[in-house]
Amino acid sequence: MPRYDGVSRSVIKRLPRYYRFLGELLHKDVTRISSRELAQLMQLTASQIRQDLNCFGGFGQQGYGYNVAALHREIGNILGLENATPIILVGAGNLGRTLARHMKFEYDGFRLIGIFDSDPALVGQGVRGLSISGMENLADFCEEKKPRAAILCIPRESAQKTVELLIQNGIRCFWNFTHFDINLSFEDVIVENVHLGDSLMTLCYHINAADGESVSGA
Amino acid sequence: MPRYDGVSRSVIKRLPRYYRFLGELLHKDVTRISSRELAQLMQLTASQIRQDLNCFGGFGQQGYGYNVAALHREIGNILGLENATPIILVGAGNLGRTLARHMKFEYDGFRLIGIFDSDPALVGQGVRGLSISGMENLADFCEEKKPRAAILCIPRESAQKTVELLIQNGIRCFWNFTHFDINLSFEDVIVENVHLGDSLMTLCYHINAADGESVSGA
DNA sequence: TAGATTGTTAATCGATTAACAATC
DNA sequence: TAGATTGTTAATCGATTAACAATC
Repeated sequence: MPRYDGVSRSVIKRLPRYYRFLGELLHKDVTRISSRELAQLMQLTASQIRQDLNCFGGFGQQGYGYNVAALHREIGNILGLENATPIILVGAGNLGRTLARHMKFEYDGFRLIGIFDSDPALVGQGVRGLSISGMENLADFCEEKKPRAAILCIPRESAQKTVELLIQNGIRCFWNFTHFDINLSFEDVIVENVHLGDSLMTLCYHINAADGESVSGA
Repeated sequence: MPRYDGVSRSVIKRLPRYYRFLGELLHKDVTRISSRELAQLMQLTASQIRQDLNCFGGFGQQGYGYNVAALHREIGNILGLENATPIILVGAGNLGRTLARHMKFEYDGFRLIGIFDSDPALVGQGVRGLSISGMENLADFCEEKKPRAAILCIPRESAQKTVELLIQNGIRCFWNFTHFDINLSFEDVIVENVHLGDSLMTLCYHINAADGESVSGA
């Protein structure tokens, strides 16, 4: 397994976007692309692209550019997409069920292997070929199936307790849709937060800032 | 309406998080807080907090700190949350309907006033007190109700065409859940992207990077 | 070979942190 | 008043951009 020390968070955050654009080029049967062309397409600088890619190794060829298929594959490997990390969904309310149905987990490097909820009304219901289990089955399930990560779609109030339980059962990686700050309460966890509310508020700011501008000229 | 020129994107992205933490403090009846205490709570530096807040004005008092209620209100104003910007949902599939049901739009500065979908099977269905309309009603609706923004939950293939239509009808602000890069195709648009797939891939990277580390020591 | 384009080093730019005088 | 903590300027750090020698 490759390891890339000291690659900055900013670079890593850009990798999925590279992967997406290269996938599209591949789909359009483009075989080679220069950093200059790709930069134009993605609205980045060619420098940044070369700098980013060279964090992981020299994937290009002088005078030629980059082979689209090879680069696409490389970035997929860097992201670890082929590993199909086993993940469970915790909280099968509206949002949870929608994510289970909507996400292409296989494409994004995961395999959804279990769904849990504390609400008896939901237990037994089928989602994407999986049956929702009660929380009391979590320990046994983890013992047997060893999920590596969890999607958190639970109410904020039960977050602390639920994360504690998950950590006890060997899960330290979280795709977190709650407003609970996991890394403030637990150490050595890997957390990717999706704060939909924050995102919407940011949009709100930009809309209102734009209004302010037009009023005062600029 | 206040206008803050040249406030950096990094600062703006942090505002919703400040707002959240201050809301919680308020809820716990904390009346005053120093930048040092807030920094500890949020795992930031006190310097950064003071620097961030002073982009918008001096909300603190030397020797005392910040009044929680006042600061909370100020940040809400900066974000423009009280404006209740009228927004419509375009694409009422699984994800769209869940967002309509799940988001606290009022809390985040918006008011959901319409839902549209091209699928006749969905038209007429009720979501959160709104009835899903066909796309053919969009023009009239916009004329009358003047929505300012749109939530995009449509398939990638129809994104270009749909955004074009929305722009024709006076909507230039988007909360975008598709993989279509709006700002690469249209100018003077305000876009907030939510790339759930990218987020999941980033989590994938960190999980696999952690595995690599434990193998080789460090 | 000549032209193109990379990989990489150096320069610039912006964001974060530290320091401290102002002041409540 | 003395102590605390801000607002703000200066110093540091990191990320982006530019430049260019290496090389396909």
